[in-house]
Amino acid sequence: MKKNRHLSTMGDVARHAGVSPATVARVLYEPDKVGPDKQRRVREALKATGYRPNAVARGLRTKRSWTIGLIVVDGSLNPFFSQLSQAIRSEALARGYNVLMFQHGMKPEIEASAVVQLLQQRADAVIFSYGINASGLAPLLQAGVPVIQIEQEVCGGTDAVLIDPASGIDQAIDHLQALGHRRIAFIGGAPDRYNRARVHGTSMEEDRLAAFGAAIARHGLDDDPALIRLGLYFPLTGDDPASEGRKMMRDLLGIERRPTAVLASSDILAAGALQALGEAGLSVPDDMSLIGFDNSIANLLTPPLSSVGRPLQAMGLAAIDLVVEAIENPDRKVRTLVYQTELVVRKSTATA
Amino acid sequence: MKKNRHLSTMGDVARHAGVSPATVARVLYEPDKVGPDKQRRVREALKATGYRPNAVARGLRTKRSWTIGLIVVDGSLNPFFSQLSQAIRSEALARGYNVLMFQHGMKPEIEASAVVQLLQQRADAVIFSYGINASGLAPLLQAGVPVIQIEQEVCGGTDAVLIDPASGIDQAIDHLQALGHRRIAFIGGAPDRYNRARVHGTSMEEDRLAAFGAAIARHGLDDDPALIRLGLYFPLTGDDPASEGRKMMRDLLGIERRPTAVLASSDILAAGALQALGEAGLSVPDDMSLIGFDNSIANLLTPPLSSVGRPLQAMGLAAIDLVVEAIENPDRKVRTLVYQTELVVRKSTATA
DNA sequence: AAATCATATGATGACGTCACCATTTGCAAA
DNA sequence: TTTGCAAATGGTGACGTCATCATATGATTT
Repeated sequence: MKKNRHLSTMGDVARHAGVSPATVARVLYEPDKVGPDKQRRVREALKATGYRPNAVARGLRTKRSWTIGLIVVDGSLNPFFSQLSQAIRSEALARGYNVLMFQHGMKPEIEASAVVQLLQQRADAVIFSYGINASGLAPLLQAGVPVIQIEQEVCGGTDAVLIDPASGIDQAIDHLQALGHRRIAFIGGAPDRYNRARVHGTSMEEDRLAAFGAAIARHGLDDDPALIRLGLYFPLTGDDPASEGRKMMRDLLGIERRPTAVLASSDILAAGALQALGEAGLSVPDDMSLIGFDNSIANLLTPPLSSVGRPLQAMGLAAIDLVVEAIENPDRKVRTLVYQTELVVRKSTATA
Repeated sequence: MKKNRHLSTMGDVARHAGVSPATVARVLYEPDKVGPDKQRRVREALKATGYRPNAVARGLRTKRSWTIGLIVVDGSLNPFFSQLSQAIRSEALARGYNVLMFQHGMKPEIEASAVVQLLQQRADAVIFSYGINASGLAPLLQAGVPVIQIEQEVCGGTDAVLIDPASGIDQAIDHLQALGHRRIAFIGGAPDRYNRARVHGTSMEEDRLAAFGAAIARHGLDDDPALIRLGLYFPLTGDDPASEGRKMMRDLLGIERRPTAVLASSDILAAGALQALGEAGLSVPDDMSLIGFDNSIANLLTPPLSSVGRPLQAMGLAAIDLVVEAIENPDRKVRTLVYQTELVVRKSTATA
């Protein structure tokens, strides 16, 4: 049996219905402009031939590919990105857009090739999450492709959906302070390992650390440099955040005046910290309180981890809103939206 | 400043270089057929105009979209899918293909719309992972689009990259038996909640349970129905696998003759089980040995979990190999590849 | 009956690329 | 010199769709 390698075209449908291709197009897009019997005949022909509009030809003619690019660091290992991309994909789909996703793993050449690829595919817009530097985006901006930065602002002049880590971190420190903790440690990633080339704003890790410092100062809690540990890690680059977290926690257990609580800048880091505590025979939350960030795998750990969450669904929706705005009205002013973070309390914190 | 909304075309390049568009195309695709000075002039023009081939027009002309569809259940919450999709995406990119990813969350209507979308986009091939039933694939097969099923075989007649859970589960039971365990429990998902409509083969959960049963029988270990617990859950459908796992473990702790070891059919389930054990004041591995499946978040748990892993990278690569084969040689015979699973031993098992 | 007009439908061409065919040029072979 | 042939380049049209313009039809108006 030979395969039927042919998807019918408008012409096929038109022939089948005994009308012109133009009439078929009208039935699909301006049905009130077609008389009732041709209408019926065309609809029958559409069914009979199993017609599916050729999005490629349509894209050529209309100069709209109905494709959105999504460039992230790491779409798989980091739950944050995979949940965000999931939100973006489903929102995009709901509005008729397809999503082409790329992950660059902090390698500039891969980032650049993703941009080229999206340019060639004539993507209608690009959502850019946590990129390396501003110059990577230049070809898109130059070609007039709307860019929406999400989570982190690498360069100015584009739409952006940003996160304010401070709100959730404030809540976390408030919470710990209310439980009587005075020595609170912070474990996070190094601020500038991948951000030396950045030209705008501050990095994600810098923001979190700054928010932590501010909250500590505000409550007059112990402000001891020994309580701040920054590891070098990034997913997809061969680093292993969990073992970094474990190491940093081990270090903290060794210092002179131990902290009674720890804030981690990601859930994965916190998972490593939990392992170190377990190995040391310490119990969470009885011997040490622990709060994560991301609310990604927090509820899978033992004990279920209190964690600072980000409204990923809302951010995905907002990003697609901006995408649609920017496509439909290219000359509008760009917008920046800021979303707040929020502490989700579970079972990893107790009185000091 | 007005935006430059124009990406140059071959015509632009040709005009700039003072040659015909055909010559530009030759410089790009058959450089040896062009004389040296035109060659040079065209290359200069390519740079000067920042030419990027229009993939849309090219797709129309050549009937190759260089796009592969990827349909999965859940691209975000389930680490298995997100890691697999990551492997597929990077392999595809390396061969010049883009990947359009869809997640249907076990909802047939979303699955169907993904298929329609891919048909319209004229995807060159579709990789289908863990689908609902065979009929969803029919439109693709009918249109002659190569389909590669991955992980689970929903229907026959297509290429497939499958998994043999038995090899890893055998190793897991061997391992536990060697440690002196005789009462080993199994916690997993219900075999047929979403698989009633399946027409071919057996479900993922069925396979794992069967492999467990066979291994138990082979070693003559306790074959007690009370040791087998099947919960109803599936990601993205509102179910929460972790709390199912916790519940099943709690049940197991309550039965007359407790098991000394538990095999979970996923790491997430195992994470829930760990929580139940923690709440009961029991230690892993001292009071109970635990082995997961997927090797996804196993190394993030406390203690790091022994888990049966699947070669996701290899599977992704194999899937893309089959895709390319099928596209380049449409009339070839379909192939089925089977990959083995393997136990990764960490710290969650000890002598009974 | 002629003029006007709205409605319904058909015809045409362009989007950008690339496969194919046509033409030109230069040079070697007869 | 003529013929033949390869190399280099240009011209043309089709992929499928859709915007635009052109035409036909019939109804309404004067």
